[in-house]
Amino acid sequence: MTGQVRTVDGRVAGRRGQATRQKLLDCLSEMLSSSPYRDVKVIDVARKAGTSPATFYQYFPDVEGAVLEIAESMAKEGASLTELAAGRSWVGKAGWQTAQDLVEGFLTFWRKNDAILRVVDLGAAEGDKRFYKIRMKILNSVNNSLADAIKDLQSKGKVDKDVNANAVAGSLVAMLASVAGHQKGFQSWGVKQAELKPSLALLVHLGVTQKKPVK
Amino acid sequence: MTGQVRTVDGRVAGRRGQATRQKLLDCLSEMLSSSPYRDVKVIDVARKAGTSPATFYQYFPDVEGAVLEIAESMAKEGASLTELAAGRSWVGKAGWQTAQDLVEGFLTFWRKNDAILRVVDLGAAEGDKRFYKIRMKILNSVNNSLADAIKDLQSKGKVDKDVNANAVAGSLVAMLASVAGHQKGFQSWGVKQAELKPSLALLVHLGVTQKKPVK
DNA sequence: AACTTGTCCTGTCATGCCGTCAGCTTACCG
DNA sequence: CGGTAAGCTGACGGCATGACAGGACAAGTT
Repeated sequence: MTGQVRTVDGRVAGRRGQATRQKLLDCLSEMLSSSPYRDVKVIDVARKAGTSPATFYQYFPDVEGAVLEIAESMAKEGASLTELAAGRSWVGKAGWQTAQDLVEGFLTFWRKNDAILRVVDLGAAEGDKRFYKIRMKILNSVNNSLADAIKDLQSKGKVDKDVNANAVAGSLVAMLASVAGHQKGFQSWGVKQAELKPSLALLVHLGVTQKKPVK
Repeated sequence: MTGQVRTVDGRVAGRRGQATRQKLLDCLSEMLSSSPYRDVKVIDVARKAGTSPATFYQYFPDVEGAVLEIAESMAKEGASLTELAAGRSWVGKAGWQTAQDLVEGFLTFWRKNDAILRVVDLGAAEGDKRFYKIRMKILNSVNNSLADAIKDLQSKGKVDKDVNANAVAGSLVAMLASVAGHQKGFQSWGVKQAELKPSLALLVHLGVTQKKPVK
């Protein structure tokens, strides 16, 4: 179902074209890591890719369009985040391990894609539905798993019925995403990387189970 | 200590000049709410303010410079957020009230300044120390108060000693900021505004006290 | 009222990026 | 080898940027 890759004017991209296209995406991705989103210019991306601006516009309507492309492929990769929370136990020592693994996996993923995720975050916050949808796609996998875990605990009477599973799960995921995006920021609060993870895991565990973890 | 307002070329701004300057800031602020940061152009701001681009450049080095100005004044206003958490009780019903008030105040402040806060967030995430500093200034007030509360509970033996107060407080504040910035986003998860606040309050309470709130 | 002084604003200009098109080159295929 | 479609770029009008010099203006002075 992955329709053929097409240029802006409707031609089908061949082997060479796809390579160029990919190169442009790679270079854009790199630029996003090294300079502010606002200052990323088409001409710079093209130069870096050893081609001309006109070529860029053959494959993408504008910078935003290309960014969406990158984000989309990242979102696919991010689907694997589901495994971090789906079908795991939240009881006893296993529960603490689940929380830790979730935090670890989440932070790793976020750090690996931080440049593009920043832009996605901004686009979503600005109300752009396309970015918004991508952000959802990534967070949804984790969010749904967490919400399911909470609902499960509720049905067993271990968590209060009046807790809104979706809202709590969503807030926890937002916390993970935000902290991941400002990891450097915590250093100025005198909080080191290594201390951050257990704290996040603690909060996740508390949020899901309403109990202190058994370590 | 608030040195005189100066133009880029060093002149002191008089009454009229300050008015123009302020008008430019207001218009920029408005533009940030209605269009993506990346697309805000000096010429549009100037037109909206009924003046010329050249005038803009007399008061600000560039768009970013003006944004910093706006952010700075917002940060001052944000200092009042301290009151939301400082010197409050975290025990019993009062504790639940504290958590609720904190969430309410935080979300209100964020919503009122969402446009500029988005940009500050982006700047900070991109590693710009100036934005970073402003973000800190706003969050610090809340963060320190929460951290103090946790430390206080620790000294009374109500919270485990191995909890890193700063890290937990920072994570909670990051959660609040993130959720506030993506309030609309939660609607797609089928979570309504009204349900969000109690969930956040619950998480804050759990994080600070490690106990379920007494309602 | 004319003059002076310092603030304030804008017209204008060189520069550089944007986004598009026509047209050239390259690859593939019968 | 000729046809066809893909791939790329030079060039161009349009617009934003950022700098400057000089004109407009307000307020005080003589």
